[in-house]
Amino acid sequence: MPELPEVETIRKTLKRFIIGKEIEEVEVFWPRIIQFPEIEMFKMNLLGQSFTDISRRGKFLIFHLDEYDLVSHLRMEGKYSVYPKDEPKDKHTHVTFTFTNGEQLRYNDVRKFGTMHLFKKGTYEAKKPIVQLAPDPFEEDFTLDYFMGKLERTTRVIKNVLLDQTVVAGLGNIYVDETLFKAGIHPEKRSHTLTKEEIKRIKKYAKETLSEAVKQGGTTIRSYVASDGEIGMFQQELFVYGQEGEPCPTCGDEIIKIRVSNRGTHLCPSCQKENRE
DNA sequence: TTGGGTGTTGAGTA
DNA sequence: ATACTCAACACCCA
Repeated sequence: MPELPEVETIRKTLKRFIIGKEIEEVEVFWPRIIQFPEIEMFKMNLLGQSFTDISRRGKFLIFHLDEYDLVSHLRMEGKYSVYPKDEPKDKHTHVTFTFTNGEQLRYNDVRKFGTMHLFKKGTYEAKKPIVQLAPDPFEEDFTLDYFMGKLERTTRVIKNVLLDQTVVAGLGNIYVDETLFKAGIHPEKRSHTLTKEEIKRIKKYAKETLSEAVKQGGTTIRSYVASDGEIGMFQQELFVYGQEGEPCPTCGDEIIKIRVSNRGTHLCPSCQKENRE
C-alpha cells in the first residue's frame, strides 16, 4: 500500500486520535509483526506509556511515547485506526493498543507483511531498520552532490536505484514511475549513464510528485485509506501509473506497461526513450 | 478454477 | 556489486 505520501497522510490524521492517550493493554494476534524486542517484553514496555507525537522517516511511522519509540512499517497493506475497544474487530486486526479512556488503536494488515520495532527513546536512529535509511527528497541532506554521487557509482537501472531506500527514501512503485515520466527518462536507463541535468530533473520531480501527492492525501488504487477513513485523491493526477493503453498527456502516444525487475512499470515510449542523444 | 498480479522488503544464491 | 528467485500473506480478476 503506502509510499511516502500515504504514510505522511496517516501520520497527520492519526496524530489527532492518539496524542496524550495512555496504553493499558497490548494484544498481539500475529507475532511475526513484532520484530523487536520479543513479544512479552514488547507488551510490558508499552504498558503505562502515553503517545507524545508521531513522526516519519521515509515510509516508516515513528510513534513517540514517554520512554520508547515505536518504529512501524506498513509494507503493502498496513493501516492504523482508532475504535471504541468493544467494537468487534475485523479479521485482519493483528495488534491492538487499548487506551485507559476505553478506545483502542488497531493495526490492520491483510497481508501481514508490516513490521514493528520498539526501542528505548532516542535510540532508533542508530538501529536497524532506520540506520541504513537514506534521506527522503524533502530532507536537507538530500543534496544534488549526494544524489549524483550515489547514481554515478552504480550501473543498475535507474528505476531500481530509485526504489532502493538506502539511496533515497519514500519512493515506491507508483511515484518512481511518475517521477521518471515527468523527468523524461526511461526506467531501464543505467544509473551511471545519466547526465547531471537528468539527475537534477529526477531530484526535482521526485520532490514535486511526492509533495503534490501529500497535498491530495495520497493515492488510493485499491485499499488505501487514511486513519480517519478518507481515501486519497492523487490517483486522479497520475500520468502513467495504471494508465496503460491511455494516451500520453504530453505527446498522445500510448502509455505502455513493461516489467522491470519483475515490477510492473509504466511509461511513455516516446517521451522516455532508452537512448537519447 | 487457477495462476498471475498487487502500493514492500529482506534473505539467499550465483 | 548485481541480478535473480523466493519468502512472508491474502485477495482479486481474467
